Amino acid sequence: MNKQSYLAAAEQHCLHRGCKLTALRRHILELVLEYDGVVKAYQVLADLQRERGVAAPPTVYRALDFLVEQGLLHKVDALNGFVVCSHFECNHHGLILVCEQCGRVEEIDASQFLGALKEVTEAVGFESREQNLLLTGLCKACHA
Amino acid sequence: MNKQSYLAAAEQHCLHRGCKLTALRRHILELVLEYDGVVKAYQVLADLQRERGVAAPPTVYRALDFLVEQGLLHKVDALNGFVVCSHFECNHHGLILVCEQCGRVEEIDASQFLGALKEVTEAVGFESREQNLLLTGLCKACHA
DNA sequence: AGGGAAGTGTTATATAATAACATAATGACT
DNA sequence: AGTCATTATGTTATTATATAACACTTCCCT
Repeated sequence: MNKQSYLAAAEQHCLHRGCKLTALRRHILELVLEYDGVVKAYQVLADLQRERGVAAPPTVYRALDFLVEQGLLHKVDALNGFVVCSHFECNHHGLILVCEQCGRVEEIDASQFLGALKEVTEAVGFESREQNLLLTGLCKACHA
Repeated sequence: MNKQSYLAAAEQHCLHRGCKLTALRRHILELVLEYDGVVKAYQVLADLQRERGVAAPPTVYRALDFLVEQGLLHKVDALNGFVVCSHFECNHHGLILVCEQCGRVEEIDASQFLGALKEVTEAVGFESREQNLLLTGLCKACHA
């Protein structure tokens, strides 16, 4: 999926969810898309400043938070960063793989093992709501 | 396991691994043990300052990092905090459950589903090294 | 005792995130 | 079109989190 169709799909996705991908939000999503893997909020902020002159942290954080809320981005807490979600359509439950060497980020669908996970958590009476699953290691290219 | 025997075991654990649980590190571990769930570095710092007069962030962070490295604590990135690992002996692979309501943290052994997880990651050629698995939701008591 | 390694102290600063309030744009309704 | 509530954005300041860099000490080995 190229960037233009991704953005169009993202826009539709927001509409379906009853909110809007405004110009600013779209712009910030585009800035994130420029990167391959994880992006930091302040990188995006710097990019935005380069393009618009001024911009303050809340501008960026608000947009990023919105995009996360809509499932268009994932927050990668372990790295204080954000990454594009490539399959926001499906009610995805992703597992994020971060390569320590090249920094690349891969998001894989984890539905296979989420069943097993649910069993384990339910066994202790825990009702899961949000997930934050991340692995670091070496990607295919880097450990080959 | 009470605190005294935990500390003794922790000390042994470090020795076996060829390093030392110094007075400072032990002290900071004790401070973390005072809390039920997740503790922030600056909380520990404040506690330390209350007891010793002065203390600076690096003092705390270095000790916390050491304790994480030895497996005595886990870093909970999603909350910028640290939590005691209750089973540092076994080569544990934990899954951390954080209750949104009461703030309690539970660490469960996830070896059951790590097999499934390994299958999934290996399928894409990723060689995992470190894990960062966290779920938020409601604990048994809070959703009952 | 000498000397390297590990640990700790100290100061300053970098990085990440949010609070609080002001202003502007949007859209629903009359 | 006009008014009004809602949502979005701008702006300033501050809080929270974490690390760099260098000095000093302690420990242990020979």
